[in-house]
Amino acid sequence: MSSKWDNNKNQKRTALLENAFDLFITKGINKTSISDIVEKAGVAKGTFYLYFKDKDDIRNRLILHKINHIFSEAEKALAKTTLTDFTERIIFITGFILDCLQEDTSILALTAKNLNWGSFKRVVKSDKNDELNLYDLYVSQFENGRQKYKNTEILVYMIIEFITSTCYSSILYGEPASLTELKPYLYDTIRAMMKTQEL
Amino acid sequence: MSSKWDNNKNQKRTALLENAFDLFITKGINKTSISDIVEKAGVAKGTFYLYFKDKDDIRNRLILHKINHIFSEAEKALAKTTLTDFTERIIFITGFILDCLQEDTSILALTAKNLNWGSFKRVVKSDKNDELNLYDLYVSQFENGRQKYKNTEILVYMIIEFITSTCYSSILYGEPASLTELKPYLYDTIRAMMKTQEL
Amino acid sequence: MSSKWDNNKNQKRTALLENAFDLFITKGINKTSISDIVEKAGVAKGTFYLYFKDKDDIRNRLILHKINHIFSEAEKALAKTTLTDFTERIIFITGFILDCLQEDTSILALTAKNLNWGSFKRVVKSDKNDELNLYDLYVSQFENGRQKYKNTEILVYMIIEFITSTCYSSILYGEPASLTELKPYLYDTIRAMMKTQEL
Amino acid sequence: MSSKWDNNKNQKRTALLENAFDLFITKGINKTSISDIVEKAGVAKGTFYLYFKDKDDIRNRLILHKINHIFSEAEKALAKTTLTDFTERIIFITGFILDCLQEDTSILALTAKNLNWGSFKRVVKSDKNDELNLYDLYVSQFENGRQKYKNTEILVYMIIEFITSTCYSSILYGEPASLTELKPYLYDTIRAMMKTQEL
DNA sequence: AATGAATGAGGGTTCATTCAT
DNA sequence: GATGAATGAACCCTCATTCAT
Repeated sequence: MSSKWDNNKNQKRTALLENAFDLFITKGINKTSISDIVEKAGVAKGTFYLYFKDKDDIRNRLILHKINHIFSEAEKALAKTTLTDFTERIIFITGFILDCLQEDTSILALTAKNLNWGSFKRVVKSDKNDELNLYDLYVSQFENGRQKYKNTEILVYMIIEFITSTCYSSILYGEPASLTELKPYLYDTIRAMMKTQEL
Repeated sequence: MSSKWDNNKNQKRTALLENAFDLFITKGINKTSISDIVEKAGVAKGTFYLYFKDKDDIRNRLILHKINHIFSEAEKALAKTTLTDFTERIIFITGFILDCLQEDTSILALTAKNLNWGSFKRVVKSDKNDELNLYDLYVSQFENGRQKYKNTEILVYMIIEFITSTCYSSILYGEPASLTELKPYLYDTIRAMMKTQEL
Repeated sequence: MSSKWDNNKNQKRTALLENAFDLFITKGINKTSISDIVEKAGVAKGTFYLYFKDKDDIRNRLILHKINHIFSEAEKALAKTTLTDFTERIIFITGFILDCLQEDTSILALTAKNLNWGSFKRVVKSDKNDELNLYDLYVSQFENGRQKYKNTEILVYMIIEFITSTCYSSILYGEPASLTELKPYLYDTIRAMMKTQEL
Repeated sequence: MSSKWDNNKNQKRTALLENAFDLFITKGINKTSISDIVEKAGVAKGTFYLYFKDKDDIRNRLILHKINHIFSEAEKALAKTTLTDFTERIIFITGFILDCLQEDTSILALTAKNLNWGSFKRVVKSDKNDELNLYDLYVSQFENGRQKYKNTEILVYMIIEFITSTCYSSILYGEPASLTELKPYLYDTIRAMMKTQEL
């Protein structure tokens, strides 16, 4: 799945991560036991504890990994466009992420409502920097743009929280509307948010 | 916290609800066992099952109760104002709710990220109409206003999700800013959202 | 169902017995709780203990009642025949009982393997003679016949055990043969048993 | 009680089996809890579930083991005799088994009334072939004899049911007669059964 | 006689964690 | 590093029984 995961030295770790992911999204996190994970991964019980502290630990690693993956893909996709208007670049990223989540809802199910500010701040902190902090890249990109805003961090925060919290119920349950129906409203709101905060 | 709960007939039920609430916000829901609850409430284990089906059941009753309480208080407070502009009435309700949550953060801790669309829809449905469905009142109020909007349900949905998700981290962790700092941005965003959807 | 059961004074007792019976044969004895019984019977929990000591008590009453009922019916049927040969009278009773069990397998399910010597001796002893001891009638009839046998009690014992134990699996599971297939063998065996013990 | 059980690899399993057996015949199966078993066996509760699915599982293993043991011993003893008459060989086996049960009544108490057709069929089937299916040997021996019978399976079935059901009350309670008194009658009946079915 | 809320010991079962190999 | 048998505390839940009304 990525550089650090699948090298030969960490076959067991990778097996544990991948099978834990499958089980988490299939049975739910609470119903998945460490026994389940090691059995599916084909390793011994004790081996789990060589790589992870406990179930929360492996869960956090998975969430972080998935989030970073999506952001990374979003950036790559953005680079291939010719968009110059900053607001439209943000809209593009938003749309890209929404489509990712729509396509692979397992990520939403895993992160529940945690695909938000808390995830970035807390997970990133606890990590031993074996993963890039793409969120910082995102913020910095924001600040590098020509247009300046009253408070960049709060603006980014509000956009992320707004998008992730509204898309959760829409994608998973189609409530109160499908993502397709919802999107125009989301984009309009983001534009309005940014416009309001322009300096 | 009062009328419905503490009549004499339901002393045990009340004791269970109150002590479950304390434990949920102190230790977290997952870490709280039914044994913990009955011990703290000073009743026998079997008694729990006379009043609640399982832990989820008591949790849902608590969340519902808290949500309805806040909405109810917000309406009462609104009635005492002289606000006529519809947007400002919504802002008032929002502010009132935010202040409630700020004052009693236990509610946020209890509902975690569940104080949102799903809660209203699901919790309200599962209840035996012993509580008013205040959410419907809220929507209907919206629709009774003079100003019309493109899609009222989506607008309400976006506002609620936006407010509850942004205030969570702010109130509980002061991240990325305190509620006081954040409020003006939130209000501006709500005004912009509503303006954008005016017909 | 019978004289002592359904008089007005014992409505509750009757309700408990009948509903316990239904539950025992539906869910099995072990899986039936006293709560189940009182709920189905529409009486309060404490009422159960006014009439029965515990679950074993009500179970024994039921078995006794059912056994006596069958024997009683068998005797009545025999009286209507013109059979004079003693062995054939015994065969007739046997056949009648087998047909009863075949028709209402619930009795077999209730008594499990207990429809045998043990039932008669033990249940009868514990009972407060509110039921006729039809088994004694059966033995006495045997002894009143013209033909004498080496040891009447042992002969009756062997016949009863033989019949009840062989029919159990046959009727309930059709193993190793259906009752229809099995009957001729059973009758031949009974005749042989009796012949062997003639004085 | 030996070969298969007590090798070093299965010390815990053996301890569980032996102590479960003791408790089953002392307190009865229903009154014996898994807690009782593990406590007496001196192992942790979870260990039980490493070796057995539940209480029924360990019970079935015990019954199977005991039944096979007795049949196996009976065959060995028969091989040492010079009996050639087939009926007398069957009588010998019967007598041997009765003496075993008389000597070790615990087996009867354990199997209750289940030492019968159902046991053979069901227990044997559920087992992972780590035990010989001695019942089949018994039937085949029957069929390999020179004398032919109308229906071998029914004949074997009737003999087994007859013997096990009659000896139960006799051995455990001496009712209606001691085994010594009863035996001649049983043997006569078996001889009569077989004679009746000869072709 | 009848009730049913309350009890609390005890049931079966799970599972994170350890540690000798 | 890797194992997996063993642990035992903790879990949820049941239910026979009591007793104040």
